[in-house]
Amino acid sequence: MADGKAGGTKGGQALLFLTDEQLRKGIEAMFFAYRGFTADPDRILEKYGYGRAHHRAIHFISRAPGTNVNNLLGILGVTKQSLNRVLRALIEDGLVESRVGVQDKRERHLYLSDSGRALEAELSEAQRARMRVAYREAGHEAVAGFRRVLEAMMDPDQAAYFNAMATKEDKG
Amino acid sequence: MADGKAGGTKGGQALLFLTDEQLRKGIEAMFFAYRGFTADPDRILEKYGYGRAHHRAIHFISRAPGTNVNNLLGILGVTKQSLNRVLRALIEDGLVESRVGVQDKRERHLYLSDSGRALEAELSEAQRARMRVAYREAGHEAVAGFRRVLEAMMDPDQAAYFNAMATKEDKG
DNA sequence: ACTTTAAGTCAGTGTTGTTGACATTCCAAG
DNA sequence: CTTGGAATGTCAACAACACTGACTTAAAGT
Repeated sequence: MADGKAGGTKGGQALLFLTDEQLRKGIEAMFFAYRGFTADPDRILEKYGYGRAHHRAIHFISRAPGTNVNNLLGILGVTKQSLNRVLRALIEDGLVESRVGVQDKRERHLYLSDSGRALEAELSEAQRARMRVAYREAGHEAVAGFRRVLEAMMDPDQAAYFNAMATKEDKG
Repeated sequence: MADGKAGGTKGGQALLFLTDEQLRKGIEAMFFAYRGFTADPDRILEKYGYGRAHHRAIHFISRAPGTNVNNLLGILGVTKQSLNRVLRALIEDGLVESRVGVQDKRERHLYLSDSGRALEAELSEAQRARMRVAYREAGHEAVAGFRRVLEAMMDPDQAAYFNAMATKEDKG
């Protein structure tokens, strides 16, 4: 029956009876929530003629300034050619700076310019606002559970990236 | 400061201090988790030459057999032209049946065929399997919190759809 | 009869992903 | 030092899928 041991009895969960209906409900919740999650940034990006791909690039460059293209490829999980188109647009528009590496001149290190930081702030604030409201509505314990389930849903290597970026102040 | 009143003290949450870093972490968790969430179905769909759009159509037709096109448009949030392309392929391949309405002959009611149900089962089981593992790892209370945050993150009309479809056995 | 609604179609466009070919740089073996 | 392979990034062409806009067909509703 594959449910012999329902986890290590970590929290207070006894068995966890999960009907297909409950699981399906979780699947649909992810679908609808993700749409809400991207709705606000999408509206902002449209004003500037950008798409979600640009947002992702901006987000992770902001998160790890000076990162190189290869690194970003690993995080974003797209092909280098696909990322390049996005990056080229952002560089041409002056939102991102690409500096040739000092030690290894093959590498390009990526930074946000002032205007890049401005857009990042606008996007980020919209998304954080929604997240903040959702967190407040759901409550403190719900937030912890939310994070725990999401992390368990990631592929292992994605989870590794996720946790690698945690080592700042979060960590708890 | 905008944080004067931290919600209506609904559950047991006292204040909820949310740093930007914590919110950002939640944003990234959504990003990585959603990728994991879609990874398994994507692999299956590729075998049949379908994409995520086909999956979504199949899912909601399975969920509400006999639904009409307009209804599906509302749920999926895409244009009629976009859905039509997908639907046409599924009908031609014999996965979906389109029956003219009895009361209103303008409407087309959509049903999965046997082979449609088979693919739905394959996709659904892959996704449920991941969800099941994540739920087990995270624990019972985490699941409740997960669901609560996701629901609070939806746009109101999306949440309405979501809850309208809940009225079967879930409801708790 | 006239208007509205449901569904489907045709044409054009844009974003985002893909593969393939290519340039540059580094590094290590000869 | 030179040469060849590996790594990094760029350019070009193509496919999938979403969007807008204009239109057709059929069936209701008034």
